[in-house]
Amino acid sequence: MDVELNRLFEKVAGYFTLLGEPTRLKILNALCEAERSVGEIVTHTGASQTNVSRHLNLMYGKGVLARRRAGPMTYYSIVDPNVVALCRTACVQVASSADDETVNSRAVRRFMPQA
Amino acid sequence: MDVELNRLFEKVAGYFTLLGEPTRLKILNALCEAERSVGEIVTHTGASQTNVSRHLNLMYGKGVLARRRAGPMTYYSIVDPNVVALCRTACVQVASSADDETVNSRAVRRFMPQA
DNA sequence: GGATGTTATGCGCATATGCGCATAAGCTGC
DNA sequence: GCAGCTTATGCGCATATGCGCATAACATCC
Repeated sequence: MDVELNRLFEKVAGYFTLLGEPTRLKILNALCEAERSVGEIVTHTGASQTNVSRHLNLMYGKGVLARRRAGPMTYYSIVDPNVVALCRTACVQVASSADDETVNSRAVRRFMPQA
Repeated sequence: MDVELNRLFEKVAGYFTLLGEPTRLKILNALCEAERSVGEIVTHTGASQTNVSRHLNLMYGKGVLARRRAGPMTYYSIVDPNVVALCRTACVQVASSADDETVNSRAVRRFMPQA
């Protein structure tokens, strides 16, 4: 197996792993409409401040999010809209592969709606 | 936060988690062209027989792969081609976001090529 | 400088997960 | 049935990771 190809597999896997976390998806969901502060994201997602801050930092480090400081608060926003598009695609695939009624169609519409 | 939406986040995250593993991507890469036996996949990926078998079983359980027994060997194949399409999309995004030359363009072409 | 509000982080814990070793399970031909 | 091939699995290990608690770091206003 090609070494370069192996590196690519690692990178793509890392990319998917980043998105393979409910809390991070919730955060992206909160950010897909607008830039938001940590506190706003905490309120919007229902996750703890510690946890949100850590996930934000992680995604920022991976280049998925941008960060802007304004006074005491930090505003985060999505750098690449393609990330959201990928999530929507995956959402549709999951919803379609769920033959039983485990996935609510109304929930699909609320999943990372257009900005 | 809506309960149904939460369930959807969990499901999508699980879907991404499934793809967030280099070995599993290698397996999908081996299967994106044709149905293959476990032994063929082992050779193709370079992973151990135990590990390959486990990952195959996992993806089969998640509905990503189909399984067919022919004599002593088991042939696996990809059920939903959309999975491969999603991997390709992610690959392109990763390659484009890699500003430095960490991703080889030749490797991108070898990444889950058309059947 | 002290109080307050906002965000980041050190620490520990519980769990999940990928992996290998050995072996079992299943099929086939003699 | 036995030998040989192919695949699946029980067991244990090492590591990764998500989380909470407490607290630090930083900014702002008095």
